[in-house]
Amino acid sequence: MRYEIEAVADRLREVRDAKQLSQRELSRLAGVPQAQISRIESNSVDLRLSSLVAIASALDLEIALVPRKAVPAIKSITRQTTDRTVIQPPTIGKEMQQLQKAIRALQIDAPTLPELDDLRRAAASLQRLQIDTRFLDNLRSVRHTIESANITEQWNGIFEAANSMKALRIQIAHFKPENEQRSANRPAYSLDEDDDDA
Amino acid sequence: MRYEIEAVADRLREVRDAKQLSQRELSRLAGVPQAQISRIESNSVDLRLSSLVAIASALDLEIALVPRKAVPAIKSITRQTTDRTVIQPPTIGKEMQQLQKAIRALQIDAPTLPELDDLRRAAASLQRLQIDTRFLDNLRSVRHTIESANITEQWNGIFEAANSMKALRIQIAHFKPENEQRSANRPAYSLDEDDDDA
DNA sequence: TTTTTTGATGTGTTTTACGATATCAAACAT
DNA sequence: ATGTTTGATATCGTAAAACACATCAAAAAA
Repeated sequence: MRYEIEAVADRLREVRDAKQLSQRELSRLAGVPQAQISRIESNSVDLRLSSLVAIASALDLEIALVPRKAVPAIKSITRQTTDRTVIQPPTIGKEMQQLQKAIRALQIDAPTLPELDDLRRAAASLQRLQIDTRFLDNLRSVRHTIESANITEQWNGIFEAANSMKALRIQIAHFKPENEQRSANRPAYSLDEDDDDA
Repeated sequence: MRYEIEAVADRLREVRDAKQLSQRELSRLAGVPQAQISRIESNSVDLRLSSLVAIASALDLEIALVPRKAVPAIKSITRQTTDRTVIQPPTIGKEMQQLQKAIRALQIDAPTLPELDDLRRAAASLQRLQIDTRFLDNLRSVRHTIESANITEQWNGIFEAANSMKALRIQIAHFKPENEQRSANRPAYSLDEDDDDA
């Protein structure tokens, strides 16, 4: 298969990963079976345009046919437009992922809840901060609040959760700005992928 | 079918038109049957990605999956990057089309001919000028020179043709710059599409 | 550890794109 | 007027995508 096709497949997975969606979640959003998404991402099918559009739309992407010589400029714009996520320590990263997932679940079960937007905003603003591992339990606690509120349908729990998150944001922001770092690619903590077995 | 798919189909036709390629010519370039191209452009099939890539490549386009919010910026870049063609009076426009076609034919029959690039450049530079109808015969003559050179395989005719075009360019450029007009959308002459039957 | 989630892969069936080929009317060129 | 080109269609056969399932091992969460 042509490299351009592979590039499309790679890009779809890249964006899905960036949005931290599982294939099953994307499947629901796009109306395409999970098995099919897997096959598409692993580039083992010559997918139809309708499938591509469905998945791309679900990922908030549009298909653009652009002149070859405009490609570099367009890549640049795309990069600028894409929100870069702060890279968190692994445990924090995973917990944030869970948090997002809890919020998405909430969106499905109670889409009209007025606090939902508030909650999403609070979470998004957290994402942009470098979060120390010592806040892990706070994050967990917030998530549990959301989850049980969702189960028991006691929506005032959501209100609490949003407030906790805002408070937490202030705490985190005020904590140790000595540990300076930009939104860069290189994390401040040491990645655990140091295969130093010597 | 979804509007995004229609948009792709429309864009393919738009670019093909802009490049003044017939479906059959594009067919040869892309390795896709003309019938299929027709079906695709009229949006009566849900084409596969491989087909899209083949056709897009032949049109010198790439497929980009871009964030929705970047779309306006990307459209703008695409527009800037796309060469705008001067709109000629109908007769001139058609003759220039024929000329391009003759050159393309030449490219197929004698791809290694050294003057070919020269010829193409000369034609391209003509395209950017506003050409008065009085030069119609000159253009025709140049084209005939090329065509018969191609048939008789007397390639020195191509050399002549290229020189004639360069001379013609100077003539045209020096002629009546009073008839001022930018590369705009609105032509200086009156379009023949005035359905005044009264 | 136990349970859940995730991505990959398999199967059988239906639908559809695709290619090859041919035809045709309308536009166009000579 | 005559010949050529163009885009749209039609038919037929084949290959392949899409879908609805169903697993399953590995990773992750509890």
